Amino acid sequence: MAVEAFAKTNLMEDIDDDDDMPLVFKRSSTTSKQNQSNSSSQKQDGRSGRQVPDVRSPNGQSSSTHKVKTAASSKASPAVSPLTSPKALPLSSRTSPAPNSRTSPAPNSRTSPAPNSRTSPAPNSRPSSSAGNQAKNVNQQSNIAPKESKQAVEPKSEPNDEAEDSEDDKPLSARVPSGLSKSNSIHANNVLGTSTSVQKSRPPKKEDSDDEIPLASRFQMKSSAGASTSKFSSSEEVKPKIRQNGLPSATVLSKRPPGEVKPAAQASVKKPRLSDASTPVSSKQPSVKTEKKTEDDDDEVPLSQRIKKAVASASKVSSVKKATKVVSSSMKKTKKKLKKPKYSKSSKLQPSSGDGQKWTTLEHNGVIFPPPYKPHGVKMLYKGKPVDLTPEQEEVATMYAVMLDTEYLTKQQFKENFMNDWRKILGKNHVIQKLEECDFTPIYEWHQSEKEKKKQMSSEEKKALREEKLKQEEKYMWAIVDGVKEKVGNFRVEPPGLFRGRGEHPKMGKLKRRIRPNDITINIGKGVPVPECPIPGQRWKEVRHDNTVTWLAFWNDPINPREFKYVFLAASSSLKGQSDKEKYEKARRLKDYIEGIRSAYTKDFTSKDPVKRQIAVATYLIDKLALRAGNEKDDDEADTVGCCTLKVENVEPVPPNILKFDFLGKDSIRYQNEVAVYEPVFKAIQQFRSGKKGGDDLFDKLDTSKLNAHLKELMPGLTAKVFRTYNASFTLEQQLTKLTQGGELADKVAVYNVANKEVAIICNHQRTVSKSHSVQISRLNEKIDELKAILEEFKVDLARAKKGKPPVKGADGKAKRNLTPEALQKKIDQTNVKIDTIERQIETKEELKTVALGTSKINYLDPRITVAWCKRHEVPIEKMFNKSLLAKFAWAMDVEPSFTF
DNA sequence: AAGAGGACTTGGATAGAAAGAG
DNA sequence: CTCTTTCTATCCAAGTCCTCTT
Repeated sequence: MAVEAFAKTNLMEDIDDDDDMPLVFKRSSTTSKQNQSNSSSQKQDGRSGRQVPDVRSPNGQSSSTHKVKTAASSKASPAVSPLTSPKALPLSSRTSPAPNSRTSPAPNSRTSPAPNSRTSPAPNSRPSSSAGNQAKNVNQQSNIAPKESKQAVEPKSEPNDEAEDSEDDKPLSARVPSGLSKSNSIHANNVLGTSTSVQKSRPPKKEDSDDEIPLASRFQMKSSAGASTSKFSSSEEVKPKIRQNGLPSATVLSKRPPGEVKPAAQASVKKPRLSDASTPVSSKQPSVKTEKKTEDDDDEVPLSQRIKKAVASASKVSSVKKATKVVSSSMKKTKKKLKKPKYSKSSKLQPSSGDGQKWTTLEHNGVIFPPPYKPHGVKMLYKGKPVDLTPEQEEVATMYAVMLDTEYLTKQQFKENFMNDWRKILGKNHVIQKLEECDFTPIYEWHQSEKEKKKQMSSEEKKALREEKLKQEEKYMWAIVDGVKEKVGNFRVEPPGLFRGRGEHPKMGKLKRRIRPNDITINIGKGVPVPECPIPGQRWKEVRHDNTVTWLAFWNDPINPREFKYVFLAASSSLKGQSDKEKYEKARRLKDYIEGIRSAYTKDFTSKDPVKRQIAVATYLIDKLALRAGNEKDDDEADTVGCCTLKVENVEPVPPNILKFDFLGKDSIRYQNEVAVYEPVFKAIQQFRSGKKGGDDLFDKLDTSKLNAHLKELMPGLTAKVFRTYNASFTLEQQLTKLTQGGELADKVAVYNVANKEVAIICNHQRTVSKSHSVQISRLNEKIDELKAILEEFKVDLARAKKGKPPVKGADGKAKRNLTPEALQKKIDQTNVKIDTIERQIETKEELKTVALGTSKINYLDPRITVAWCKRHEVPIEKMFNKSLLAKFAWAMDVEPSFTF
């Protein structure tokens, strides 16, 4: 009940408000947000994003489409609503966010845009991790902010009406978002009071300075502070974030947001594993795994066949490349490829059979090893003097020297780990004792010059080299699975090097030793020749014939001997395609359960059983925010979290009903977001936090296995990650439906990219701002300035021409041709168009500078949604999918244009 | 119930190739 | 055609989730 109440209320409110507001929060643009916020401060939250209107429509759709039914909706709606609305919003909001550029863009942003700030911050410029980190941090901030924005957006969740119907269908995230808006409304209702008080307990973060605070949050804060109800006021606040990088708060920057120090408590201690069984045990031959069912199969045709066809058609298409072709036509399974006629095609196995068997016959040639080390003889200096090193010692020194210009070398941990491992190779009594006395620059410079030489080679030489390499690798590139020739993914054994962990990885800098044949276990069909060991005198560690697994080979990771590095087939293989399809079918199936799941967890928000309450809230966060499950991690890994491992300090309740998230997720990518949630959720979070320290687990009675066990009771095969897939694909389809309006091909492509961007933001797929970003932006701004100058001159000439006067002289002092006023007007119009184009370019660039679109396209968006959309709107599929994506998604190419997720 | 072990998916960075802009 | 900018393909780290033991 309660739920419903809010939902509705929220929705309504949200909507209204929202509509007004722009989406405040988008992540990307913190700044942008500001803008928005200003204008319609209130709504900001989700609303803007939500574009309520749209949302609604969607809802409508959805509702119609699915089931949603009223009744259900009413009930479910509460939960639903939140979710649903959000999505819609997000997009819009986000877009808007781009704030800087867009909104007020031109002027300000342009000049020395914000971007710089970010970039600059990253002073270090380290390439790799550290640099990356910083950069990231920076980005993060920005990113974060954006995200926040998104979230904020979410609140819109309740789009109200729509919420009901469709919302169910919609991913939570979408819905929820409304939260903020909601929140506004909500707290208006009641939430406020209670919640606020609670919060205080939270600890730690140091947000004192606003800087640290994420933009999004700031907004919220403000809003809350000031007019509780709504909006944030100024955009300015947002900006602060940017500041970060640098200066002020170093802390801020760091990836790990929360306290740098990890409270002992938090450090979850994992148990040290005693022995590392370095050697895998083995043979499990027939352990059959039952699970796999072939669920899908929409098609009657065996996958393998289908795939082939698809591939064929796809490849063909691509080759053809004509834009003309509309996907649909091309897709039609035209002929098969001729390309390699080789395989025999037995196509026997279809999709995974129930018993866990993955293949019947398997042939391949093993793996290829990197060439042995070639000593270069360049001497590094120790205390200013050249040192003689053995080839082995030199090899390791070179690994380090090559990283001189990366951020890794600024990290103490990296240097220590490196020195410890290098010392083992140098020997105890080597002259080299201290890293600080080492000067690797001679080697670094040698390396740079080698790179330069390579770059200077003529294109013929390069081509010859490439072909030479290809020739050597050709035999390793393919495997024959059940008679079908399939590409192998990573047939090259990883070369030795220094471990580059992400974030603050405790093992960064350790030597990753060379892998030899006797480290490698080969998996191959019985009765076929075992690949010959490519290194004379050595042999494989083991040869297995396990058809219940898909790997062709593996070795133990030298950095963490308990883990393995596998050689699998490429993404284009039918084995991968099959499981990919199963993944999407499962996510699609979630649509039928989502409503029930949401109403169930909504009910449990207030359960007396603390375990149930935590499961309910965790599920809600995963559903609404697309968080990852959050498995436990060991101490020898970077300290990152997911939903189940969130710490108290990662989630800050801000009164009326806003939750501020700030944590490092996978790959130490920072997640910052502020989301309005239902009051029961807000209260539950406060309760989970009470009495704990910042580093304590927020969900102390939960872990991923308990959570997933619970989810499985709700739907067969359901796990936390399915929500991410569902959320992403659902959002894509919804956005495409909402935004597609015909127009030119380029417009449709742009719509798709906007939809894609929304998904990327929801999933928090970030990238570091490229080094050249600010340069690129300023170049574009210069262009605009030039065009504006020209424009002004035309205007002057036009005014003069109207009076019959000749044009003013050009900058070069030469007289210009006399033009008629009409001709001048035309020039003015053309120039304006050019300026607009560049301005739009800048906006897009700014918006996407921290957003990575690729990850969601590769892993989260059901390709059938894209293919069907392309067919419906006559967009060539090659516009959306590149060659490797076409190959990977061969299984999806023949869907009906009417396909819906 | 907790771990260990194992298999497979997801992710950001980057180097090199291709496509554009001037 | 040359210099950028954008796109791809790779690389390999870092998650998720399942199963089997203890």
